[in-house]
Amino acid sequence: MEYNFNAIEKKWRQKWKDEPINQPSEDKQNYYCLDMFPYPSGNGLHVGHWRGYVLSDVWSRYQILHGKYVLHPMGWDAFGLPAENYAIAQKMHPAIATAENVENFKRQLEEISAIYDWEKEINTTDPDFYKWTQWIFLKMFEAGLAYEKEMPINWCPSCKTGLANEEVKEACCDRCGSVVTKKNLRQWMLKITEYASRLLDDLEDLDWPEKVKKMQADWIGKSYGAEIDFKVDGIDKEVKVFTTRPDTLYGATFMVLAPENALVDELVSPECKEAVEKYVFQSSTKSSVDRMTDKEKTGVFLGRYAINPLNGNKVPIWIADYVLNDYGTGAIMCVPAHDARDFEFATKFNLPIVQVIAKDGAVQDLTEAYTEDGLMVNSEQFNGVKAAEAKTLILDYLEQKNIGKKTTNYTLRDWVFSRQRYWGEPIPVVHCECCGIVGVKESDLPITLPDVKSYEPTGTGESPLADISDWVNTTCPKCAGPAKRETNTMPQWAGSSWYYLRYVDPKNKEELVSKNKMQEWLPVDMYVGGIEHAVLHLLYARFYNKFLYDIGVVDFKEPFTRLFNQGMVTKNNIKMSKSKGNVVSPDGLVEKYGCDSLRMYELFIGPPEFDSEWDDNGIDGVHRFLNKVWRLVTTNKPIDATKDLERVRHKLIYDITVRMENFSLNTVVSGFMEYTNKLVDMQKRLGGIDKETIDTLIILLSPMVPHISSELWEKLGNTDSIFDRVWPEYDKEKMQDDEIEIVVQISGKMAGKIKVDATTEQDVIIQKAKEAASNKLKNKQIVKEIYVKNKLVNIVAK
RNA sequence: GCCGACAUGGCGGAAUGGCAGACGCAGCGGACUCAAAAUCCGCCGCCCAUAAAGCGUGUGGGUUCGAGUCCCACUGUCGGUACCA
Repeated sequence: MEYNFNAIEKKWRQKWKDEPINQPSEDKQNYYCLDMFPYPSGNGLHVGHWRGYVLSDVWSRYQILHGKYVLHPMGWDAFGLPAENYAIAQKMHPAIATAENVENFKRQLEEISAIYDWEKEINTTDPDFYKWTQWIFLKMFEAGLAYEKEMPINWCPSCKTGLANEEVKEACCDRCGSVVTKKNLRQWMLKITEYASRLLDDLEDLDWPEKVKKMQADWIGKSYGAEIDFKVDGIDKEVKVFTTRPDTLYGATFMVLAPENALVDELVSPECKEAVEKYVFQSSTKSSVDRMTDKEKTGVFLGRYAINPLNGNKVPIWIADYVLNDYGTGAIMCVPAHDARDFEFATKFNLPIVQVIAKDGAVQDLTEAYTEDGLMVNSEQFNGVKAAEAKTLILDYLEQKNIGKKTTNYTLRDWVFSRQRYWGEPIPVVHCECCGIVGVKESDLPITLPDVKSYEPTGTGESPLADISDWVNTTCPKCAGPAKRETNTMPQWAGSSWYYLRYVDPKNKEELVSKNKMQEWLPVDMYVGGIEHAVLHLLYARFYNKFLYDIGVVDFKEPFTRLFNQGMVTKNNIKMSKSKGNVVSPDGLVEKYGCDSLRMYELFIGPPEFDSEWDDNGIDGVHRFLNKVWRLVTTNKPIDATKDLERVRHKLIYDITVRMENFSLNTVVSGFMEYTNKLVDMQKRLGGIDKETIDTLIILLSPMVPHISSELWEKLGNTDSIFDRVWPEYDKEKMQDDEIEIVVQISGKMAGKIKVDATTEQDVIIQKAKEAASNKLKNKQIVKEIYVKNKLVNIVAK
């Protein structure tokens, strides 16, 4: 008989609505388990979304069984480019499209039966929410962390609009196919670089995957080096470079500036001007990724020379797009003998290569850059010194002569925080003719998005808000004179950088979050989300948190104590997305197999931290398994526990608990299958299973498959909720087998197995192993005997 | 390019340095059935008539009594690369 999952799941879902299983009480500790909230796209949820949400829900229920009161909220990251583009495509207002999508998402999310507390639902596009997004910006502005700057953006000359990198495909506009160029526009920036060292240092104590910490550390990219001034030959100019290798300064035989470097115009010689301008334009059409990945180095000579400050040599100045304007000073000194990229460039353009570090001080014919350690050569008074020492010596010398100074440099750049778009939080400042840029009054927040006839890009590069003169024209909060509102909006990141704080106090009108609630719940105990957010979102959220710490809003330095990144669900080995046409919807699967089966299958498809390939067929396996559990329990006639049954029970608890703690949920599922098979077998043999073992199995199953577990729990005559029980404990001693199996190896090769009593002494076991393998040991001399306790004997023989 | 990861049967995957392929899907054979579904039993890496033997965890080296696992060098795939989030 198949169990009736439809009726059971409907019944329990209703029951949990009436009487939530997750209730506060005085003796319970709070636990905050958070999902990265979704962007409610028009395509609805797919089985890839489910994976993360099931994972966090299983973890939340697991905490409930450990006596915790769990906060497990859900909300919507609904501002941003995709929502706006979807709305434009559907020819409807983004607010209406978003509301519809949210409704659909919510309906689909209910099918998961997660313990979401919908009372705490938030939406980044809700003025009551974005009031605080704007408030934070205002505080950053007051603190001098928000500033304006001209920055290049992708520009489609045909659509006359700025484009996101996402909208640029192979250097062409995704909408019309024209070649995309760069255009300088006034942008709002956030000084995240001011927090660089704290963002780096505080990584250390986080209980996060090491790979994510590493990625963030590399992204911040702290490096020690020097800024060195090169005088330009013949004119009164200097070029400042940043280098991590001041020790190689004698080998600097040319310089390269980024094509966007402001000095290019000042330095270029008249005869080279045309070629340089052409090159600058060409590189402006390339994306930064393309610039990095281009196989062949390109560049042009500026027609000007600089003076190497140590040896006085004239070195040519070039521009090339492998140098980035926003890292260091946007200019480098090139030492082809000791840097692979410089070597390639020098070889291609026939520039001199001078070795200044050599193994044992012996100059070689270089066929590639020499990046090993060695002794200094061709470096005047530093010759013969170890390169590592020369680094310090040369640095000191440069500082003494006032031509360079020690610097710490970060790869991290300030954050471009404005968008020339409609669907985002208005930036809460005004531009006043007398007072300049002035933040709006706190009491005027939120600055709401006005209704607008056309929310499509304007064609001027400005936000559509710029066209609404009623809204734009306002008065200055400082002098009450005429002023114009800022028409740029914030990026989607703005809301997602602090939303985790708001869930604990979502309806507070007075404060972003009350002190009480903050101390009760925060920081987040467990944060679950996709690995694709390893750097940007998680770094931005950490930055926001640190700022809010500095102004006293929160009293903790890091927002997410523990982090788990789940892998993607792929179909045909590519990420599920509507544009790829490989989306699998959970709706039909829930109907056919039930929520419990789908929940369990989502976990079974593979290790949660890695990508897994989706296969609809596989769900049959877990569905059969749940039927098997149903039969095992409903047909069971309890017997008294035997030693064997007790042993199986403790092993079961042990295996499931250890795997849960390691987040190895796919092997938790396979563990359940193995033990259930074993129990079915024992049930046949013994006539039944003892009550405690059956109870244990159901409690252990309940976080993953809450409906069927609750139903079986009730069928067994229990009147309390299974989630009021505690996670069972194991006793290692009671897991011990009487007889153990020992593997016998000859010189590391499998040669058989022996069974011995668990109490057998080592010598006896080795003796027995030799007897068992006597055939293979004939005519051989035993060199060594290795015994691994309770596991194997390896006899090394010649 | 840079940063991070991954690579094991037909497929998803399992394996604290110790029996490679647990568990499941698909497939094959059988039981039950008038039949089907459900269920149950058996087989299921390659080579091979069968067995034994041999081979086998992307490629090439190394460390070790013993390597899927550790080290070095490659190849391929995926994620991120700052305006998708």
